[in-house]
Amino acid sequence: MPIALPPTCCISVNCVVLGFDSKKLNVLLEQREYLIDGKKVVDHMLPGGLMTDNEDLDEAATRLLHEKAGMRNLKMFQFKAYGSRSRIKGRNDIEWMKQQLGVEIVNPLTIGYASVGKIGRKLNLHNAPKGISWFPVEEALKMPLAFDHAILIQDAIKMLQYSIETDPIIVFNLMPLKFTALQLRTLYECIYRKELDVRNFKKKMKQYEYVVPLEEVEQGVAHRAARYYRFDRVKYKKYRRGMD
Amino acid sequence: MPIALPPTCCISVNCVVLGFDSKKLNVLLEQREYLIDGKKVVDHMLPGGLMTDNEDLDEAATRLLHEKAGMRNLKMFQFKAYGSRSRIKGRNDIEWMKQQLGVEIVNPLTIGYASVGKIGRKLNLHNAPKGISWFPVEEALKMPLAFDHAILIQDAIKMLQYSIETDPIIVFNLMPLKFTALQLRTLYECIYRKELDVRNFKKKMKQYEYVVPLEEVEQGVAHRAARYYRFDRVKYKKYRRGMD
DNA sequence: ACAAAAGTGTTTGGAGTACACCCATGA
DNA sequence: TCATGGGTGTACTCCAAACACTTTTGT
Repeated sequence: MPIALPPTCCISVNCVVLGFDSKKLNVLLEQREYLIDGKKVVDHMLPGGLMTDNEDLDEAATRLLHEKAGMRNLKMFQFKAYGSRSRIKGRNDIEWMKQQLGVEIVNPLTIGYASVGKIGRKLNLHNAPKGISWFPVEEALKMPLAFDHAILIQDAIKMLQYSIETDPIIVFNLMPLKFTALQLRTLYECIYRKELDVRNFKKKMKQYEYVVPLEEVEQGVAHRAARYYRFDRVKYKKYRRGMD
Repeated sequence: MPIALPPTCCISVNCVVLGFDSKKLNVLLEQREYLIDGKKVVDHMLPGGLMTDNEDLDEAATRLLHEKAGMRNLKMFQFKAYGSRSRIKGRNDIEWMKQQLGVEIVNPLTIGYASVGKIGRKLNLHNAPKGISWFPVEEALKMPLAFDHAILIQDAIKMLQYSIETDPIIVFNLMPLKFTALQLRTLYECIYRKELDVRNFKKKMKQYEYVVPLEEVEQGVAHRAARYYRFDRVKYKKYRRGMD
């Protein structure tokens, strides 16, 4: 009988969960606490953990997101593998690994997974363990993060930009059921990190028949009320089929 | 002292080496031999192997390409991680793993790396072990390949298409020092897997100042001689800087 | 009245695409 | 003389980008 190799236990998965709150893009971070020379240090990391044996990569991502952030039923997609020793940024990461995992991992291989959604129903912190919270992406990138997690966040956003171009279904999940043109434009501005022209954006919206205008308008705003829109999944599918 | 985790020994790396021979795109495959019920079976796989402990992912890819195909100094880029149990395609893969590696790997995680170049100086089989050879991509995809290697090949080509759009430097490496418009067009047709209009392609070439026409023309061809062109790396860098 | 955001069209330039004929060369 | 590939220009369409004023509503 062949001898089984050690399990795939030194592969980790990290999740970049991007949540939109109708104003800006946020990323989910977990607080990390450890001791350096007896002094408590606190910083942040992406939720994630080690893969177990006999587990698909995709399954591991789903499981870890549930364990670490209390979230279920989120579609995640893999965007990149990271496997350079230079991922370890100084003593902080080394000490944390020793204290948290009880091990020294020489070469920390991680697979980056991303998920995006609107903060609210599915994407909330109700079941999240202590220490998990949202941070605006801009802020998060300036904070001291574990390992190369800042790079993971940037890569995940790049991937998001790319996948929106090939299939904008993702924005469905980032918008509430009804939304204004401003909200939708704000989302695109967050994702592309640049301002978009109001009129050109509206023109674009009109082209897409699956973005349907409603009669309903905003209530109680201190300016002219904006029209609401909704996504029509049936029309979207028809539209997509028409592309082949 | 913390206990070291088992080494990262169940992670494999597979290399999709794409070589252009001025006519078509080829992929490097390794012959795989094993026994099924005492009968010898031969099929093909992408060169690759297991990562060792204390090794960067990128290093592993470079090392494996050297060990398995005798090639050095090739730039490789990672394109995707594959980690589903369904990668294993029936008994063939299971038997091969047992006989070749002496182990049963429950969940074969592999990281796909790609490299592209022109077949010739750097990219040749002079130092390649027996069983390594080039196959036209079209043929390779129809052959029985190990695991999900056909998918890896397709993904690598997709990645190639994408990276050429963002940075066409790759085509520099696929062309000889001097080349005709036909050769360059043929390359693009291979990569995009469709025919391109001659005149429109020429028009495009003229736009790119870093593709410089030479006075020299082909010799001894049975038709009007084609002009040669070359890539100018300095102009290319200038051109790229102008894009920001 | 004023502050704040909504709503609305036109123009321009560049890029992609489709398309057909004559030219030079060696066999 | 013929077969082979080289070389060349125009017209149309589509898309992206730039750009300014009037309307509605609550305070």
